[in-house]
Amino acid sequence: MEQLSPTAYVILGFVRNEPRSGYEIKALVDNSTRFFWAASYGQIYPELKRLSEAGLIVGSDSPTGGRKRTVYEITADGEAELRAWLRQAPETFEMRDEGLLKLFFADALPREEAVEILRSMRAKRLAVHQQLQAIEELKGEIEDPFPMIVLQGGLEFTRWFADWCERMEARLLDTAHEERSG
Amino acid sequence: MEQLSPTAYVILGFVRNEPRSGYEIKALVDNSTRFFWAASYGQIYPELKRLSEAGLIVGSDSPTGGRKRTVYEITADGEAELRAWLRQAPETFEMRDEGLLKLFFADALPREEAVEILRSMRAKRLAVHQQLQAIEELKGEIEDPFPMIVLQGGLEFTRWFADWCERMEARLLDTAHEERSG
DNA sequence: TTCCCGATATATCGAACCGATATATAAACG
DNA sequence: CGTTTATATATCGGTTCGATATATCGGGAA
Repeated sequence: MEQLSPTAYVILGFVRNEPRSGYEIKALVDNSTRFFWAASYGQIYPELKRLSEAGLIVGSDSPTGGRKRTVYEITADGEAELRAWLRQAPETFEMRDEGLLKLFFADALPREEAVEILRSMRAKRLAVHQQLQAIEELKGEIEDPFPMIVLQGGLEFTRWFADWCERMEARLLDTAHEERSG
Repeated sequence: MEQLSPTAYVILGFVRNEPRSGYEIKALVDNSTRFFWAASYGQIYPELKRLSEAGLIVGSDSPTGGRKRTVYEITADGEAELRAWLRQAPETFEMRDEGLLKLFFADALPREEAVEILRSMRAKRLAVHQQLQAIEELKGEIEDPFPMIVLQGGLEFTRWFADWCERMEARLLDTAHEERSG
């Protein structure tokens, strides 16, 4: 079997403990891994088919009323595949931050407007911080500690990033002041 | 005109001060914005054509010896477009971290192996930290302070992330120890 | 009780994007 | 002189994103 995409493992991970529909998986992703690994319907549904054909998950009909619904659960092969993946060193790390990109080219703006970029970035990071806090409060005591560790990492990261924006903002205002008075 | 992609603005930003070829732009990206905004040839060359057709940049032949070469520079319209973009609040922020994803599902592994994920992550962040340090040392005194601010942000981020991995590693080892002795 | 809205569920499509690769010529180097 | 490395442009398959289409269900308002 050609190797699976990381998104395939997201699915394997979420169907590991109880059967889930594609829709449920999407909702779970949006409430947890979205901040460091997103997935769209356009990935999830075809991936469910592929994993099913490969025998790593099995689907069963589980309609609600008259509406079709297929839930999937993991197989022994799927569990083995998931664990094998977890044991390999992580590869992909990507970031796309339009804010940093604008800051990079901010010399094209007058200083006062360049500072605005940092203010926007900071506001955005704080907003995400609050979203994560809201998620944190929802979760009670769970035996699996890892989702919470990752969530708290997200909280610390957004906090750090917001602080950095604040510090850089102050620094820019300082040098702008020096330039005017020097 | 339909709105441009952020990658289009990367190009506008890099041809702003002096004429650049597609190849040069790619090299510049790889040495600077790659960490928060990457771009491939498959984006750059078609984008150069589009921007040229839109009148935001102009190309001129600038062969080296017998080899064809087209360098592009920004037009007044292009400058205006770039500045207008810089004034809008940044939108895109994305992260894909396979390490965090594995950590999220690490409950499927025995604790000692889960710790390995954090060790890999930390090693990777430190390696990137060193890459950024190497870039930092290359740059002398330049009048435009923004690329250096962003670079130092990258240094601080990789440092923070590596430290976080180290702390979480210690925490996991602690609780694993407690479980064994409790 | 009927109607509408939001949630559930699945599927698809275009655009963007990545990474690899093909094809040249130029310069560098032993 | 031949080989490698850098410059330069172009393309192609596969992945992913975001938006949207379709349809049914449940709940609340008129």
